[in-house]
Amino acid sequence: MTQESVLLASPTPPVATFPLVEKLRPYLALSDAEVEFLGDLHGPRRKYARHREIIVAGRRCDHFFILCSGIVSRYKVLPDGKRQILDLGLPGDFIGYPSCLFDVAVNSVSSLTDVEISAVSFAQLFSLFARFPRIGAALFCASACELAIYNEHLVDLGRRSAYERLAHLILELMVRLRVAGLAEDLSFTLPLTQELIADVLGLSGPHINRMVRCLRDEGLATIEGHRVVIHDLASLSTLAGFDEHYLTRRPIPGLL
Amino acid sequence: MTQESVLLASPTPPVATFPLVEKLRPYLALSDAEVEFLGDLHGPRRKYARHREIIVAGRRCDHFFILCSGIVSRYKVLPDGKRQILDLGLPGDFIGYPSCLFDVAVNSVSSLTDVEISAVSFAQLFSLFARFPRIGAALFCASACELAIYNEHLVDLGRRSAYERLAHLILELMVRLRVAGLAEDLSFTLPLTQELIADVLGLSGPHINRMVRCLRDEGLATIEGHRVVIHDLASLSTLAGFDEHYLTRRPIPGLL
DNA sequence: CTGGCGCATTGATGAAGATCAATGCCCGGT
DNA sequence: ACCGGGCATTGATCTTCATCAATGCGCCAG
Repeated sequence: MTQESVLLASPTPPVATFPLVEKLRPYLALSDAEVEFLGDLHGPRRKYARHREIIVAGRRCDHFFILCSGIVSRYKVLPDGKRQILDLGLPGDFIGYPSCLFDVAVNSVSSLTDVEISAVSFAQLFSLFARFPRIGAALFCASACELAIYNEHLVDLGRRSAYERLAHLILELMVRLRVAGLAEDLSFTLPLTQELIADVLGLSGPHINRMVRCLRDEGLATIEGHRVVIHDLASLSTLAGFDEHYLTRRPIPGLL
Repeated sequence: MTQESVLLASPTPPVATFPLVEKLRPYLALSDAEVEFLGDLHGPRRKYARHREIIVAGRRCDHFFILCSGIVSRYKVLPDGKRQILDLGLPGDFIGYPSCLFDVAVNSVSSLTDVEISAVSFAQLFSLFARFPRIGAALFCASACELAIYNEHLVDLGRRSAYERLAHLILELMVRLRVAGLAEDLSFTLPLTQELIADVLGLSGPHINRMVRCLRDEGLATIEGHRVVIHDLASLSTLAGFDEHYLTRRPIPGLL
């Protein structure tokens, strides 16, 4: 393949530069052509400093983006100013999905850290389904995973106590950050203030503070500054009712 | 096409019998071949009476299903018995998504009414992406819509009061049932007890009862038995902060 | 060195909603 | 007509968490 030799000839960027490749790999064995295509899909990169609005709910969003580095939050703000964070986006996650498929963005996205994102044009995105159907199928699976995460968040907000919610959040982020290569074994950096954690969990800032203290007093975990350390994984998991299986991707049968 | 003539020769079932066709139509103009394929996709139908478990969280789920008629609830039950309903499935919606893509179902699904579902084998589902890439793209968009609905549910549970939640639920269901042809202008049948509404909204049964009374006293809407009637759409929408645009599908650019 | 700002921390109070328990109603079965 | 079960309804009490307000700490900019 001539293309392949070109890739080999040029100073190949580290794989982690195309996090979407890593994201889809668990679903199917990617051919060289597919890997190359996914690399090309990562269009020109834009950088945003932390705390910038990347997508604004209610405004047109005509691009689909891939988050290449950094962390973002997807959220909605109600007329009375209350905010609900829906999810955190990690490298490899999509930005502008689902918003770009509506007339107008259905939620907002902001950078929590400095971030790099790659734009994907609609033309590229939809040509993908015709040219690389296996990748199309993998995207379908990837959005299924996203759905599973949202499901769990609904259980958090609807039926878990504040204490359980916090424990669950810590564990979910531990696993997801680990997959993204952003967490050590039992600790990670979480670019959220207590106020923002409250907005993830549907609670108030001061109450988060009390729950954080409680976790520390019980010896389960500590959150100091933006550093989270898990001290007693087993107890924390029991408390949260955490079962990480909703976060584990598996190969698509018949697509290897 | 021989297939087409066969279809024409046999007593063609009414279009509504293949609700997936109707579900995807807003996204793209379907060719005859695509419509035919989608019809074939609806495999053998199974019927379930009301209040049957169709998928059980934690058990293997090796099929993807299309809900042809009736209404189902997707939910999770916590170890302590608390239940959170994640969403209601209406005709045309998927069942077993995302569960069938994991080792083991990530949530349960039960019938709320008598239902009919069509099984889709993995082979069919994934061959779809290669054979009908436009349909693959449409599925991708359909799951985006699902995601948008879940987003709104998260806002409900996280940041809206009980009263607002109930109002929002009524309005969302009104729009979605209308799309499915299951609602009149300002009223519909809702196969949920107050207890189940509570499980949708993350509240307790008795509290739902109070909120229902409140809606009636304020002249906004009544829920009697399984009949919901909206009396003051404008006030109800204002109260709920309802903006139906997250429920409206639009054609995929470049896929017509 | 020194404000000042953002954030964590803490306490006091209040409101929203859970829980528990009782009662009543409707409807289907016998 | 008579039960019985499921559900709606209601009230009393209690918990959880929000809200409000104050204080403190650490860090960055001048």
